Amino acid sequence: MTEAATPDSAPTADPPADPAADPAAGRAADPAPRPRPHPRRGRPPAFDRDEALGAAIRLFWERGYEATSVTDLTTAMGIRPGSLYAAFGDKRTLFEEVVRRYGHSPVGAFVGIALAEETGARAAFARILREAAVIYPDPSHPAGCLVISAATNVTPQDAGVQALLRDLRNRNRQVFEDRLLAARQDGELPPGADPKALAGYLATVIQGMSQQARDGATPEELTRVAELALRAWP
Amino acid sequence: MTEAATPDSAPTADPPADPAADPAAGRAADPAPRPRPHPRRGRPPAFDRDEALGAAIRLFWERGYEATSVTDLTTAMGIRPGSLYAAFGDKRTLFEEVVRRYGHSPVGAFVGIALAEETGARAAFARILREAAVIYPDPSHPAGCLVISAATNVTPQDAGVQALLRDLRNRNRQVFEDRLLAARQDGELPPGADPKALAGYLATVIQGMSQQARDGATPEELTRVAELALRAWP
DNA sequence: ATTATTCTTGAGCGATCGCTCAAAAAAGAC
DNA sequence: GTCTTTTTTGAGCGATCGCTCAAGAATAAT
Repeated sequence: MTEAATPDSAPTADPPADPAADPAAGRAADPAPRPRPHPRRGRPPAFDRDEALGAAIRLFWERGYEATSVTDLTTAMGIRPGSLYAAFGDKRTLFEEVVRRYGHSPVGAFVGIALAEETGARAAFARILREAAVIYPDPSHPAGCLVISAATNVTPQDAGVQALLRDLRNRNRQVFEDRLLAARQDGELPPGADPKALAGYLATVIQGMSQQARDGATPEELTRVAELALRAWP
Repeated sequence: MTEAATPDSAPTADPPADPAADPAAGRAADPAPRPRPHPRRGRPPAFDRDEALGAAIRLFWERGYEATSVTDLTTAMGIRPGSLYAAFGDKRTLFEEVVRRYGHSPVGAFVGIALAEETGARAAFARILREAAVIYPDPSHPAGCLVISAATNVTPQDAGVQALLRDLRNRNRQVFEDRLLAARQDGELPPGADPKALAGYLATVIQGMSQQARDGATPEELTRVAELALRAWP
């Protein structure tokens, strides 16, 4: 779903893959289009780059990668194709930036934040499930998680986009497992607990909740799902 | 995922929507293209309709509705566009027939079969989760459930296809709820149990398992997920 | 003013999309 | 054989796909 706050990985889905994941880093970006302070040459851009990127996020989030055309994007962003390609590169590169920024947004970061702020593993995952139940169906943005649902149906030529999100999801599951392994070593989980299986179970529930939210489930319904899911905790 | 055997609905995903859902019915099909016994006129078809439909199922199952082009279909089916349109109508109609037949296939029907064969609700859902853990990642067919994942990313013009599968999923969730409500009335579930919440939870886990299977989870991993999920049973 | 630099604009590229159709081919009916 | 019916075939329709590019417009530097 989201992105991790402190380390740079989130559970089940998010964009901590690259540097620039945490804002604390000192070395200023050289890959990212750095926002120069004042001195600009030439004609100034006629659109707000962040606003345009936000419009792209919403579109990709709602429809997915291939179902969103460049015409859809330029219309929603209020710019012409030339401006889009000059500012963001091609469609694939724009999508990668969308995924990266989604991971830094509240919806894309809540998992990592919970893992960073909660000391207990049980408290962290309980918070994650309960927050997902409210965040995923929130009508202020498209339902569910972009990392989970934006590249499910793709042609072979866009298999790379599918792999990008799949790797993010699997990396997040690994973050779950690492956290649960540490919890078992700390004695929070019983010695017989299976961190790998529990991580898979939690990732399964979260991904299922994203799907349910997209199918119209309400925060109340998903909250009851979250409470039921937590009963399986060892 | 699948289709229901006895009534005509399955949990979380399947095609029991139309008549022809259960094989027990006596009235022979009038909407379905009936296979006439012997006497045929004109040039005989040069391809096996069932085999061609099977190829279409695999393609839609693997890539989804929009990511599968008519050219992909005709290539895999070994026929030319004209034959496809003559035999199956347009792409949308072909997809509807694919969904219908998927629901009658083993992978698309195991949920309904378990619900029909198991007398106890707990036994039925335990069997469903355990079978899903083995069936979803089975390499003899595309991973996961077609009804869950074949129409996630669609353009607005194909919203109808998305709605078709969403309705199927939600109808299956309702079948779960009905079954659990009956179980509570029979005393199998405690009076305090919440059939609606439990149905949502089970649908969530199943849909999550389909996604996990698509992301590469093994039968062993998914079986452990299923066992963990069953610990939440009231 | 003139020049240099950056961005916007609108036309349009080749490729693919779902789909159609006249003509040819293969069967039974006569 | 000839006629009728059904299917196959291959060309190709209009629309959309992601993307490019020369020309013009708007700014800072000189």
